[in-house]
Amino acid sequence: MHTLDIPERKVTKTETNFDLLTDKQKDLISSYPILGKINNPEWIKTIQKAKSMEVNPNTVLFSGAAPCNNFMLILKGVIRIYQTAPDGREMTLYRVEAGDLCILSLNSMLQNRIFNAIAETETDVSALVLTADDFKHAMNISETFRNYVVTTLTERLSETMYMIQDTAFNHLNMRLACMLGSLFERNKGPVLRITHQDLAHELGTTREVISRILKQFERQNCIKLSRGHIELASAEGLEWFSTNQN
Amino acid sequence: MHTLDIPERKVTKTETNFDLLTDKQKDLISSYPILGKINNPEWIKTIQKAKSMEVNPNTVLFSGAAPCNNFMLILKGVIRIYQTAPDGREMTLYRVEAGDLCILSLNSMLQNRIFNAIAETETDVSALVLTADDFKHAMNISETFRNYVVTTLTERLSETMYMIQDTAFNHLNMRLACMLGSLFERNKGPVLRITHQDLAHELGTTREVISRILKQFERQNCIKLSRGHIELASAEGLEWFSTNQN
DNA sequence: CGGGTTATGTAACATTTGTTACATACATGT
DNA sequence: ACATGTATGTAACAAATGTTACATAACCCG
Repeated sequence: MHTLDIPERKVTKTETNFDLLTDKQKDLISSYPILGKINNPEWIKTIQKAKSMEVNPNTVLFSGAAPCNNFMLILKGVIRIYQTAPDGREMTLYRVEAGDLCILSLNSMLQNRIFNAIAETETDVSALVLTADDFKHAMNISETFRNYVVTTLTERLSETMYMIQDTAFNHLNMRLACMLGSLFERNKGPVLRITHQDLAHELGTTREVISRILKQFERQNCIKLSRGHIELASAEGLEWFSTNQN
Repeated sequence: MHTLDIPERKVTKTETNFDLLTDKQKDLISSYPILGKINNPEWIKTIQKAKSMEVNPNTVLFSGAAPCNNFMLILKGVIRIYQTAPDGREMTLYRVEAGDLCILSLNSMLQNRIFNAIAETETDVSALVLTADDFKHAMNISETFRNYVVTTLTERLSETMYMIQDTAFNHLNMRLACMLGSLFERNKGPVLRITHQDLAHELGTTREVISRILKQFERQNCIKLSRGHIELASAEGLEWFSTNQN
């Protein structure tokens, strides 16, 4: 199959000569194993042109109001993408971390269409920023990059559709149990550091509702509640709530 | 900018010699103005290899159970993509029509991951079917095709995210009013042919709930109800319901 | 015309979620 | 210890949505 990416296939990761690489390239390799392997000189030139960006936590990168005409490759940190309601409720759509592409920006880049969501850093974030033209150029010259973009888009789409099903068909106690389940899984240790309000903002509901359901879980000895913390008491019990509708 | 698609840029639509084109190419041109213009010989060869497919209405093209390893270019007809709940409720995610790509199949093609939704024809559908390899080949050789795929994915993603906001934050009467609004807009004439059950399946709720809200709209003289039909009585009234959370 | 099928109407009720309005508890800095 | 801010607890209520259980009406076909 004909492609312009042929060179990169001849090089395996172990053959890469790190001494010849710039810092940007090294950062890319450590955060994006797949993209880091691209050896195409045009691609490397594009990466060299990219601007490095460092952002503090709790900074709004873009929202519906201010469209974004750059493409970001996240090297470090976490960005939360969420929507808001007039009454103050919020709902997390997804997070972008190192190794993820910020595909939201594709909207404004490709069609100058604003997208009604907010992207806000949760931690210190460092990223490489490509201009719209450089992004398009990269798409043309590297099959690997193309695949990465399309795969990321496709994954995000299927996660988002799953989310619709979840919000439309599942009750909050089930959704909350699932969320706690995956938070505990990722968490080292059985004690989670999160507030009820934070959970409410994840699921698009209010603090009082979350408190009520958490109390229900505690009465069933699934968890133990304390200020700012939730401790797992019975993974099986929580599992039951996340599979059974009540 | 370097690309393998250079030839197509030299040809405008009016220069196309229709006599030299095969039926498949003509179908493509009429359904996909953008893709139809691609003049790249490799692309044309790929289209020639594609199988034509004709499907009857109400046929399930694929579901979570049976992944799909082909890529479809829809030439005619409408496909509805929806999700189901154990209790029999359904919810339409979106529709694919002539000129749209069936990006759902990308999931199974690119990552062999099943996606929990059902694609069902609503009308007679004709489509061109590419194998996974031919799809990948087409992505490599045509910038136009690539852009079309990425743009379609991006659009779908932003529509889907809007849908999450809608289901999570808006009440059913508002959502139904909006849905009726856009149905009336697309409809020729003020009389819509649709059942309450159909509307319930669009929005992910039950027939009784839809009937109740429609009756409310009728009492406000926004619409007139009769078996199988809904007549628009006051677009302004309906507009009011679709903007105010009442 | 009659009988079966499909669509709608509707009331009463159950459940889930959201809202209001506080009370209480914990944490932090001085 | 005290003041202040933040987090949680909770009850009572309101609203939205889902469920049950029929009744009635329109349509279709033989």
